[in-house]
Amino acid sequence: MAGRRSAQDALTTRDSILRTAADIATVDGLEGVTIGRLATDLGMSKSGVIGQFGSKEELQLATLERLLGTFRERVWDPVQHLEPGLPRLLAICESWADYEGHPEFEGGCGVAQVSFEFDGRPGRVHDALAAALKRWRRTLVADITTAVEAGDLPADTDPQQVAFSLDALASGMNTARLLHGDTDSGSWALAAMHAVLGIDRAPARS
Amino acid sequence: MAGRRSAQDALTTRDSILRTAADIATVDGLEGVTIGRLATDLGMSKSGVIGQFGSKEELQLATLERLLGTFRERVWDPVQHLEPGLPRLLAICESWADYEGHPEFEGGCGVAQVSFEFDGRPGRVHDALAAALKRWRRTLVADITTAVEAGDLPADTDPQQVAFSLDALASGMNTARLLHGDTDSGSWALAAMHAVLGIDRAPARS
DNA sequence: CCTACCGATCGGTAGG
DNA sequence: CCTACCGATCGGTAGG
Repeated sequence: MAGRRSAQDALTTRDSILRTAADIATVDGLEGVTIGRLATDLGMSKSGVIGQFGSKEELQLATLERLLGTFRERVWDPVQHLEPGLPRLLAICESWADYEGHPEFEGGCGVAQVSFEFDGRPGRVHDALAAALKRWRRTLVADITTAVEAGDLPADTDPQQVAFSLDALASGMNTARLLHGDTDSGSWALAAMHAVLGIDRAPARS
Repeated sequence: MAGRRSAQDALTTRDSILRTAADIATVDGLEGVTIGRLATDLGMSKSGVIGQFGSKEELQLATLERLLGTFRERVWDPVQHLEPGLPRLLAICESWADYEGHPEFEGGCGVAQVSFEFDGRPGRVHDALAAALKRWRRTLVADITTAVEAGDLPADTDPQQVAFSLDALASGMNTARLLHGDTDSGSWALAAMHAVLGIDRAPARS
């Protein structure tokens, strides 16, 4: 059983490492993902863990990719096919709020977690994160702009300002849930998103 | 010069340690505040650093108190005397946005940073943080409720929802500035705060 | 507040 | 992917 494994096995190993790493990162951050801890949790040797990636930084980058992939699967993929503009934008808000409210990982959305961890640090993790978030913001700005042009949002809407606000409100759900125990943060964030979009609240269902 | 110092000197030393610790924490988090790093930065011995606090956890708690104190000085103290309700609430939004836009520390607001770092972890730092943020949220909810009762905010306002939203928008400025290079995040956040309060935007000054 | 030290853990390598 | 290591750093203590 010992010794080198096939490329297929290596892929499975890599995947299980990254799944564990992602889980750890959402609670303790990407710096909390230590090689020794992964080895212990997975019943592997340290060299077996790091050998898959080469260095801690590569491991962090791969873990970040994993977190970004999960975000995309849960928030973007389900609504991507919808009509650009307000329809898709509203669907994004819903899937986003739903994701943060029912997170895949223990510590919530890893992207929000890592954003705060690496926003002020130099290095490749920071750069990869910034690039991914810039792409996401461009996506938001595009749909907001389309919605304004279609007359579905107020003409004086500032797309950058709205995109920033949606992002901030989504990120805040993490902390609200874990620090205040707020179970309603999903609907709170969604309501606030509608407010910054300049859309009337849905009628009360009581 | 060597040997024990007076109680006064010890206070000065403690203060300089905490100032450096607070600066580090806003960039690298409270876990990045290591005893060895503080000793090097301050030209002290490790035992000289930790001797002031007893343990890393006490050092983290003291650093958190420092960050909370700065937040209070910059956001709450300048507006505390104002009339409770909408007047003070709007002033809070402005000092809050101004603080996050012109932060005292390199990495921005330490409270937001530590919130994300410790929201999912157990321990005394988490508990102290949660207690302080709950107090802050109660302050916000009180002024929101007063404003609603005075008829200055819509009658169907949900104070908890609005308090959550203000918090999220303020926290988001950190990441926007450091990750996207947004220099307008202060005015963006303020505009979004007004939106979630259900207040019309100020007329454009162009 | 210093020197000198402790065991534990960090990221990482050699060699198989 | 393992064993066996490496130097560096971690939090912390003894003793002055």
